[in-house]
Amino acid sequence: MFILKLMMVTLSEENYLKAIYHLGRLGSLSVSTNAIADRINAKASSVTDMIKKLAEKNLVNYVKYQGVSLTEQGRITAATVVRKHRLWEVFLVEKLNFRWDEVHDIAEQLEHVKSEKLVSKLDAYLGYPTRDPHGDPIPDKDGNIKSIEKSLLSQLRLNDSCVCVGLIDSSSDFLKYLDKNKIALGSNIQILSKESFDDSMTINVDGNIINISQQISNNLYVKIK
Amino acid sequence: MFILKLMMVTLSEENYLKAIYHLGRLGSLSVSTNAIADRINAKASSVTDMIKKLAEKNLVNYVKYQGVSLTEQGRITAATVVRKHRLWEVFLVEKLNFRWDEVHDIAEQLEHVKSEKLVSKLDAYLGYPTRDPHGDPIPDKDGNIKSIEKSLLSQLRLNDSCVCVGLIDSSSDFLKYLDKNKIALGSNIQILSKESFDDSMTINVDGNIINISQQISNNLYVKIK
DNA sequence: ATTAATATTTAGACAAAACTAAATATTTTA
DNA sequence: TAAAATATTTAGTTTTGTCTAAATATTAAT
Ligand SMILES: [Mn+2]
Ligand SMILES: [Mn+2]
Ligand SMILES: [Mn+2]
Ligand SMILES: [Mn+2]
Repeated sequence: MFILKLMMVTLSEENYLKAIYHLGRLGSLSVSTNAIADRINAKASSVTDMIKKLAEKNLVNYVKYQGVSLTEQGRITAATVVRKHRLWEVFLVEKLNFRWDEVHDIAEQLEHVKSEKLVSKLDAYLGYPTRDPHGDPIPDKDGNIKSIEKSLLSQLRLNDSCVCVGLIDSSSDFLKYLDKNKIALGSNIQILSKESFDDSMTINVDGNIINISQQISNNLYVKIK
Repeated sequence: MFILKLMMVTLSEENYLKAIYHLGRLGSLSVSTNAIADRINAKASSVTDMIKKLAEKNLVNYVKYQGVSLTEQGRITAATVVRKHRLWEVFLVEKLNFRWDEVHDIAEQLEHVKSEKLVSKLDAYLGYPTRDPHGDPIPDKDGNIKSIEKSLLSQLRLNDSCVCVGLIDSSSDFLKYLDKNKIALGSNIQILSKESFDDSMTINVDGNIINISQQISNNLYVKIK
């Protein structure tokens, strides 16, 4: 008979796994100690300590001085936390009428609540959403995400038409900027002019003509029509 | 100008305050070290340590060897945690369709999520409930509860009629027993016979005739009609 | 190819929250 | 009222997660 030793993952360990998950998603397979430290607001030495513990638990692959990557088990654990984070964000916005710039910090707490049944009931209650309020994909039960085709708004050409589908930066400041300029997920955008000097552009967003800097267009994911 | 130093209360501290709150509510004003230790599944020495810390923070009144009681600040902090616990239990039962015997452990986690706005929005979303799924009162924003008049079913006399309004024991086992016997909050109950030997009684619950032991009638709060 | 700069790890310390074992105080019982 | 029993506190450890400072390794620059 098998003894199923189910591993306890602490809140802190979950946060490290999540950081490695997000960093690995953008950059290379191997994530650096400093990158984790920056993201998690900890010192590099603390990161090294934690990485060793995670390696001991077979949640990460770790070679001294060579960075760290998630094992399959670590990837699933991290994705499950991300799944919970994003489901709770949907709940907060859709059901409790929070604004999209208010939900992240609360979701950072809710994502650590442990109950598989809670997650699956919440998922059902929300109608099995696939995207969170910021356009980020919600991993499924097995930790898999289905990515959609998208480009950065800054990459489009004059007169191209597109729909806003996601953001790179989801900081409160950026979200408030978007609110102020009436740019939201689902907004229809057409590029009316591009300034080659500073790469700013004039766009038509759902009928409103506005000018946006390159920092903005570099942080908006769109789907070309 | 005033410097408002807002106190950070840890998860562990919240649990101790809650234990003292519940114990003080039933028994005397002063709660014993051992009673807390029992309730919280810790050793008495750990309780002493924590009590000292809480006294330092002005959350409890503590005199060595004489037990502990909540200060006004401690009472409000504890009541706020209880409020959150019970609101989340309502959410889990009313919105996510959990059974009343499944929600306690999840609420034990959710009660520690820190966000005043979340609590007030959740409260509104649930329609400002005053009782949780087990009939326990939900403290308001200021930590006050309005108690209703109620008696123990075991205290009633032959032929008395009443409505079930609450429970003393909310353990999963007891809740499942009640489910099996179709006893729920709001059930109409009439006492058909009482056995003086063992204090068991035959009752009519919403049309079903059943026999219950004294342990059961001692754990059911009712409102006499 | 050295040196300088940067990144990472090690060593040692600390705070929080728990524990065990021993000491002390309070309460009960005879 | 003096033991005996019980309750509470103290002293000393442990684990987890963090930190600073110092040592070491890697990478970049001359
Ligand atoms: Mn978020
Ligand atoms: Mn998000
Ligand atoms: Mn409960
Ligand atoms: Mn309850």
